[in-house]
Amino acid sequence: MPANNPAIDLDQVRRQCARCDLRDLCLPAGLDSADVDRVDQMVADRTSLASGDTLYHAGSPFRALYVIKSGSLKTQAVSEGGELQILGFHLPGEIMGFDALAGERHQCSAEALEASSVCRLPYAELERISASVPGLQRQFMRLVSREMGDDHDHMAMMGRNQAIARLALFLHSMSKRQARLGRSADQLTLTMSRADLANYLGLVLETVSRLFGRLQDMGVIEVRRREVKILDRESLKSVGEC
Amino acid sequence: MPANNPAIDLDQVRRQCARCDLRDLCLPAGLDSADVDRVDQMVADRTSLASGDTLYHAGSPFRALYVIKSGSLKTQAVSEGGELQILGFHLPGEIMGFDALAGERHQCSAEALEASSVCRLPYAELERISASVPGLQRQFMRLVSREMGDDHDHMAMMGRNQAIARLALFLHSMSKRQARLGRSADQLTLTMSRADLANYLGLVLETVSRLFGRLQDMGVIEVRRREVKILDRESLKSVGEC
DNA sequence: CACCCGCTTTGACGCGGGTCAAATCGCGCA
DNA sequence: TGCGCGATTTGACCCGCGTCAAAGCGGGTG
Repeated sequence: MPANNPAIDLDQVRRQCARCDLRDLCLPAGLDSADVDRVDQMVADRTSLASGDTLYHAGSPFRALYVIKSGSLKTQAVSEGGELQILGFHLPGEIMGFDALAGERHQCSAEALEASSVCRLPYAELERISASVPGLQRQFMRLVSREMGDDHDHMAMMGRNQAIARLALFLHSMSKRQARLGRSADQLTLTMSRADLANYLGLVLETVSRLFGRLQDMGVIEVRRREVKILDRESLKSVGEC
Repeated sequence: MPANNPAIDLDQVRRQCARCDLRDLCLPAGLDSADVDRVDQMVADRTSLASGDTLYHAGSPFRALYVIKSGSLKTQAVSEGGELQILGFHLPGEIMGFDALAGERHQCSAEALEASSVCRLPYAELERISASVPGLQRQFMRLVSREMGDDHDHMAMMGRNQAIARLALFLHSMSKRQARLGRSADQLTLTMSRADLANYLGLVLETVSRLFGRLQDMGVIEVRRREVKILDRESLKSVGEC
């Protein structure tokens, strides 16, 4: 174990990409080691957030994108009528803040659902470097495109009018995203409250709670508070199909 | 009026950006005239689509993005269970095909709702040119970010559980998008069927039909088939707030 | 250990919107 | 002009989910 030298620790913090577990999912994916170093130098800092901390607020000026290193966050927007809508739940390796690009200001707020850490990417730097590192440009686009794909999944889920189908689709999708991170696909730990989940699904929290119970009675899942075990993936998929 | 010379016509087709009505909304926005010419040369072709024609299919390999020049299109995806979900309706100046970037293949299909034309942008060219034209890169990001913002609006709408609020929000949003194009904000010509609209809103077509009637009875709009006139914007907004 | 408070579950009830059915409209085509 | 068929409207019925209310549960704090 190295001596507890702050200077060395700081240096480690600034050379993490090459050793980060997420390097194959994150911006450095597919880059050679020299380019990974350039990305590493671009990362302004790696911030820790406590549960409930806000990464950025809707309306605040846009300066940087963020890649989630650990933990999970939710994004939410307030409509003109004052209604809150949760837009998404975000896991490690995902990029956040992109919707702010069109208008110079963040369009939604991002809040940590648990202790989390993110890598901050000042956008001016990202633009500059990606002009000279073609692979970075491409990987960046991939991440953004994946965000868009996740949004489309969300819409498809909201389009199902059977409430239980929405919950099943949500669980299935979370399971896939967990697996993408190399975690167990069958044992989920939900980090959002029932109220958050209900809002995300376009339901009320009582309905979500009842549906968890019903899926459990059907033998499809096992629920204990925020721990969910998927017992029968095939049934889960078929419930998702209405 | 010039002689009907095909060679000159073809040349005009290839130098359209500078004279296009949409140049301030589209990729050339903010570029100087030399850079606009480079964008112009990048446009592979400008394709005409008849109503019902498909621009690209889900699953087909991704090669190009498209900017809508005139008309309107819908994008739709088929979920694992075979359920169709309409993801969006797209108007001139909007960019399409972006969600394909993550996986090399289109994730959804795009179909013309009326006679339409699009500018095809081979992605390889776009990548190459945007590395040397910083303003293009920035404007491209803006367009993509705007698409994402539209998706978020869609989700917020689907989250409202009152059906009439969804329809009101949809009409309001279409009105704003029409206005962005310099068209009348109060006189909408919907190009999608009631079935498409219902699917998009997460409702059934009978409900949509009834709600049009109800908004008309309330004096908020005037409907005649696909022609909608907004009579009372304030009421429309308040209905959208549930 | 006991209290408190937020989160979650469970129950009862009513209505909004889905489902099924049929009529009407209106455009395209002969 | 008349026919045919898809698109849209309208009606009747009823079930799923939202609403209101109250009880459990569990974790944090003094």
